[in-house]
Amino acid sequence: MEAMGEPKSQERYEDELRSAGMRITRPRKTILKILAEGEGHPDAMTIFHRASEIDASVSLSTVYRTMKVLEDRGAIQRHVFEGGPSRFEPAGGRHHDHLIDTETGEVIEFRSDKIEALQEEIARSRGYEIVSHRLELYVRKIRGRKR
Amino acid sequence: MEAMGEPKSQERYEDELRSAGMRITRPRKTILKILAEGEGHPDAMTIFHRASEIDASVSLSTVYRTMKVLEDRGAIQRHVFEGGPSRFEPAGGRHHDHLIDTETGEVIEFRSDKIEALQEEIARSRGYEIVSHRLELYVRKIRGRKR
DNA sequence: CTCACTGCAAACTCTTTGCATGGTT
DNA sequence: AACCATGCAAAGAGTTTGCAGTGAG
Repeated sequence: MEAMGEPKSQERYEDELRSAGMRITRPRKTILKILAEGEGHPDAMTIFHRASEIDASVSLSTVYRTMKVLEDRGAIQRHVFEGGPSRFEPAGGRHHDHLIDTETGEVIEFRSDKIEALQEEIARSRGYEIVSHRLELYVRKIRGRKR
Repeated sequence: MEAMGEPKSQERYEDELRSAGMRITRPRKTILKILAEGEGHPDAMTIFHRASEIDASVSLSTVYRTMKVLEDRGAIQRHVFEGGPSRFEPAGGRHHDHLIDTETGEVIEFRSDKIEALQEEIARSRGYEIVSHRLELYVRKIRGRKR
C-alpha cells in the first residue's frame, strides 16, 4: 500500500539491462541493489551516498549515467519536484501521481481515475491529446483534531 | 478567454511596488512594461531580450532579482515546466492549471473545480492538507479527424 | 544625502560530457 | 581482444550573490 511503482528485484533489473545488451558492471550492480531496496524516492546524491557505503569507488557520474540509461529503457521514472533535484523511482507499476510532504520531503503515491478522466476531457475539449502529465500535491500533515 | 491570470497594467505593478516601499527604477519600469504586455509565459531570458530592446543596459541579474521580488510580493507566479527554465506569469487572477503544447511550448490555462475538489479529498483522506499543487498536462494538437 | 538598486563577474547547484583507462563479454 | 563503461575533471544551463558604483526618494 506504500508503493505503487513496486520495486523490481535486483535480478529483474539486471536481466532487463542484460537483455538490452548492456554490461552488468560492479557499479551498476551496486546501484541496482539500492534501487531494488525501494527506499523512497531518492535523488542522485542520495543514491550516490548509499552506493558509496557499499563500494566507495562508485562515482556520481556513473550514478547519473546509470539513471539515464534506466530511464531511457523505461525501467525507472524521474520526477522533479518543486525546487529540488531529480528524484527516481522504479517504473512499471501502474501510473500514479504524488503527494509531497513539504515538511519531510516524503513522497506518497496516489491514483485517481476520476482525475485522469477529467484531464482527458479537458485536453480533448481544447483540441489536444495528452502526451504526459504531472500532478503533485504539496501537503502538510493535519494534526490536532483527529480525522 | 486566453488569460486567467489577467495581466495587471504597468501602473498597477508600479503602485504595488511603490506601496511596498520599493523604488521604481528605470530597469524595473522596463521589466514591468514587458510583464504588463502579458505576452505568454516568458522565461527570464525572454524577458531580458525584450527588455534589452527597450533599454539595452538592463542586465539579466536585474531581471532575475526583479522576478524574485515580484514573486515574494505575490505579484507574479513562477512555473517550472518539464526540463525548462522558470517561466513567469502575472498573478492575481483565479487559480488555474496549465496545458503545455509540447510542440510549440505554448501554455494554455485551464481550471477544473472538480479536479480541485478531488485533490482536496485525496489529501484529506490521507491526513494531509494541501499547501499548494501543480497540475500540468503536456499535450499535442489533435489533427486530421475533426472534433 | 542615503541607502536600495544596479551591472558585472564570480559562485552555485544540478547534471552532462570528453577523455584516457579499465573491466565485461 | 573488442569496446562499453568508468572515474575524473571540466563544461553546461539556469540562477543567485558579493561588490563597488549609481540614482531614486
